[in-house]
Amino acid sequence: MASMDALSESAEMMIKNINELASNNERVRTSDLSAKTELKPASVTEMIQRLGEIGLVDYEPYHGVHLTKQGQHVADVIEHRFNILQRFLTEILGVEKEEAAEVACRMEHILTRDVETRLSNFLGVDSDNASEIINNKISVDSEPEPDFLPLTNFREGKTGKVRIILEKSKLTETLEQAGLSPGCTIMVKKVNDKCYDVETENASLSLDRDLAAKIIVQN
Amino acid sequence: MASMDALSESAEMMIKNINELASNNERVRTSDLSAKTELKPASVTEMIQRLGEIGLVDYEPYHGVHLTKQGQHVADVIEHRFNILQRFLTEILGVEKEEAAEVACRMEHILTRDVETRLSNFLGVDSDNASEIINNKISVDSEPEPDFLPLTNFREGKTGKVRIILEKSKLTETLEQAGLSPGCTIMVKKVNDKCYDVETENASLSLDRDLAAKIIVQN
DNA sequence: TATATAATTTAGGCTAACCTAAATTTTTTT
DNA sequence: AAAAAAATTTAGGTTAGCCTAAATTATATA
Repeated sequence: MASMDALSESAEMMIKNINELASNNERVRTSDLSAKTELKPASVTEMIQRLGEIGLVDYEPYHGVHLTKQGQHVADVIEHRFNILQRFLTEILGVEKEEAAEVACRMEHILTRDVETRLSNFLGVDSDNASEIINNKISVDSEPEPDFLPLTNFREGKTGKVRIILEKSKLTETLEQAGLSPGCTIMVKKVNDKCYDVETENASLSLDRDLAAKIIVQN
Repeated sequence: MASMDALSESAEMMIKNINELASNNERVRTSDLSAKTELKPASVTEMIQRLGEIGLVDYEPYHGVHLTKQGQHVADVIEHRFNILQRFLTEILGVEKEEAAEVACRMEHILTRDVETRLSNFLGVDSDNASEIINNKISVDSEPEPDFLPLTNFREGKTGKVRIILEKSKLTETLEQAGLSPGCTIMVKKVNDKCYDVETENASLSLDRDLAAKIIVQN
């Protein structure tokens, strides 16, 4: 592998296409790439040779390519960027799907890591998990998506993050002064009939059921 | 004027820079463009000659360029696209201004008309007026344009109207049940480090910062 | 107004990313 | 397994967009 320069749009597109054509573990053939990219075979060869030189694909003359670990990573990043851009364009702006795809396909090469992360958050995708989800469906039976529930739904021992306190009142103000406020982490220590004993970073308190119902926690 | 092909990114950047350097009606000199674009003078000459051939600038050897009507129109479109992109990146996503500018500067050449319009609407800019506003500062002392900002941008005491709640999830459902939903009027009562106390027509609640960032309010 | 200096353009080169045509290798068919 | 067909690569060409160095034109100065 050679330079660590940023990849050109063309190079990134080639990697993306290799990834999309790679079923099983079979090598992707020049002719398939040529058809998909609408480049002439000779141009495909030229590009995959270059990608081979910098270690992003494993290229064997006359026998196609397949992505290296490094190349796969690039492909995953691009795919994720494409997905969030397309989602933003269609779901938020209401752009027609076809056009959204075209625009996203151009913009995916421009996004920075930071913008990518922020856009992911904006759309409600957890960016850190996203690549795993994309990659290999690891998450099929991994833990269920986070829930937002009143504290009353939590069992003893459960930990979560306070996100909303409903019905602002003197009582809840007191709560906040006591160290239980939105943003803080909370742990349910003990539950009995009417009373929730909880612990936060800097407080340990006991709430009555009605009050607990007003505290929305994310697990 | 010759071809009606789409302009390259480089060509559009040159037009943009000519526009930005054009004060009064004076012609823009090669050396100024060279300094601003960080291209060598010879490269600037080459590009402005090409732009001259297709009628976007009026080029006189040794005496600089100035935008034709056609060229001015291109510049206006690009400027508008840059502005809305930068606003989206900074105001909605919270990207740092410098980085937002860089990304916007690359993306401005990719936006389609449709995406541009929709993004304008999303940001609450009337796209049709936009060019006028840009062109000649008509709006210098007209009423302040309404903004769409995350709740986190609001100071204490500020009132606005909830327009979007990002990241549809259990959490936002809960919020809506609690009386904070798109369309309702919201008032920021108190802000501290991590916590936003707000009041709507029929609710009073306290949100954590991450959540507040997802509530887009128009003032 | 000569002349030195600065600005600009021209001339000629380079690279990435495409192309076509010819050569080579692999695969298929008989 | 030999020949034909298909796929792939190599060789060599083109263009946009950059570059440097040399030539030209404009401007400032003595």
